[in-house]
Amino acid sequence: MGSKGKMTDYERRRLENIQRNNEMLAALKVRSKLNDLSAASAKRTRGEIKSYKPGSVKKPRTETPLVLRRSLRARGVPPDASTANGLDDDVDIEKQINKSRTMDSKSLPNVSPRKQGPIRMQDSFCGEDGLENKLSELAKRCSQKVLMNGNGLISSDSIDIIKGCKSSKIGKKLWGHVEELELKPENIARVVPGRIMNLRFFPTQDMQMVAVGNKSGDIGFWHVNDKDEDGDGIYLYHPHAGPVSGIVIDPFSVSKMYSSCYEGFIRMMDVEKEVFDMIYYSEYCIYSIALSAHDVNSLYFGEGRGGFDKWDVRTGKSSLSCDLHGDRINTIDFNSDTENIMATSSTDGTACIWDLRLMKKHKTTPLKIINHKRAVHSAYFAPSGKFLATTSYDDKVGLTSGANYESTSMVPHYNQTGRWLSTFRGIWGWDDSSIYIGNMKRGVDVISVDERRVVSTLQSDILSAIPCRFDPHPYNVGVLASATSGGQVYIWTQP
DNA sequence: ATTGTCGTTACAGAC
DNA sequence: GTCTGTCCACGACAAT
Repeated sequence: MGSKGKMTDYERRRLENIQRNNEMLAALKVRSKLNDLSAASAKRTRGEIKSYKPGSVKKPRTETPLVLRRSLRARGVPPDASTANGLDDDVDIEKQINKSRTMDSKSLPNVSPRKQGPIRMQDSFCGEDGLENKLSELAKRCSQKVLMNGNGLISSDSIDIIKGCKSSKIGKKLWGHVEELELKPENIARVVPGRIMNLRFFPTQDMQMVAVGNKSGDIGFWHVNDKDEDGDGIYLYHPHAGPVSGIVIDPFSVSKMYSSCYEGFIRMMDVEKEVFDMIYYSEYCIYSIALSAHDVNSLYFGEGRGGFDKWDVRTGKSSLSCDLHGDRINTIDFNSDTENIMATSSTDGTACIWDLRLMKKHKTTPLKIINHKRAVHSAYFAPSGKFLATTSYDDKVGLTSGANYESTSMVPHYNQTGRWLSTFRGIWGWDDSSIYIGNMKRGVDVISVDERRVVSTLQSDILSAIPCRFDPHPYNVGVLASATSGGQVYIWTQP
């Protein structure tokens, strides 16, 4: 820790960023308002679940016979020998996309997401025709208005909680009524078509906005209803050509939302320029992406079969590239308490804890290896950094603790999600007391860290599918978003 | 040692 | 309510 001392500059910068965030949110809020207008004509019956563009949706582009680019790294071919083949792959994919476009051009966005360089947001917008321009114009105007007012700093108490994304207190219980989370009908929406791979709350307190990535390259945004608003507030974009493997948002600057995709792109949504900018392009599949609160100018991501990269966003250059695992890296997470400590989970059956300072191009030794019997789908540090929770296909949730993470205990949990669901990942809530994870019987299991077992299951009559992926709200304790393979998002709240 | 195929599983949409 | 198409996770096993 010890961050209190050097806080002055840091604090100021953060406050500035928070203000900027509020401005952008206000801009997005206008989009939401505008959608209300279109929703009026959509004749949504009362009580029906909110959805992206009911009835008027341009057909999801899932029919595209997209051939995922083959990872040379995944094939064990050294990157050096890859150039020629990689180009061939490119041509093939472009052909595939073009072919399908001529077959049914109306069902596709105006721009092929496989195109390198920025994609204009309006071109990848999947709402009604004519709406996309209005949205942008209004967003800009509103953004300026808020600039003049300059309101909306959040309380210092909240800042404490937010610090470093989720670091907060050292294992202190923030909240003890986990099992009382409830689901309200207005907190349900179908945000994207098809299977959700990833969801993320925008790190803002006043307003709840979720970004959702699905299997077919769509990213949907849902502005969860305020009291004074009754529209759907759902916006669907198509910035990627394959499964969206990760979404991360700079905790200090909401306008920087990065998304990664299996077909090798990392993009950043830039609301000012109204584009999904291309940050990085790879020959390999990108399976995971992460940001460290200690260094928001670096993107960390898992590439191909076990590859790991650190990318400097400002210089646009790789600052580290190495092989950490024998198979795809499913998650990357940082210890919010101890800088430079990172955890990865991999399909090779292990989760590893690393010291970034000891990373080398060849043969980096992990500080700790947690062994599972099957693929490990996630490895996340507790808010305090004292525990690591690993979730594996071997039907175990591992809890690793100790000064040097020397002891691991395995909590049984059924994780056979099969082919149609996104794999389960046990996530931490707002303190070190519990872990949330999907349950095949349409619920959310709560694992008590103290008791090392499932102590309760959140259930609801209006939860009509299995929640696979989760995100706890980074500011609002007790607000938990869950996502299903049918494109729905359910937001649990405290009564 | 690598590549291919198949079985498993849940959900939406069409009837 | 029932049936069908989905189809990029993974492991087991067969085929190269």
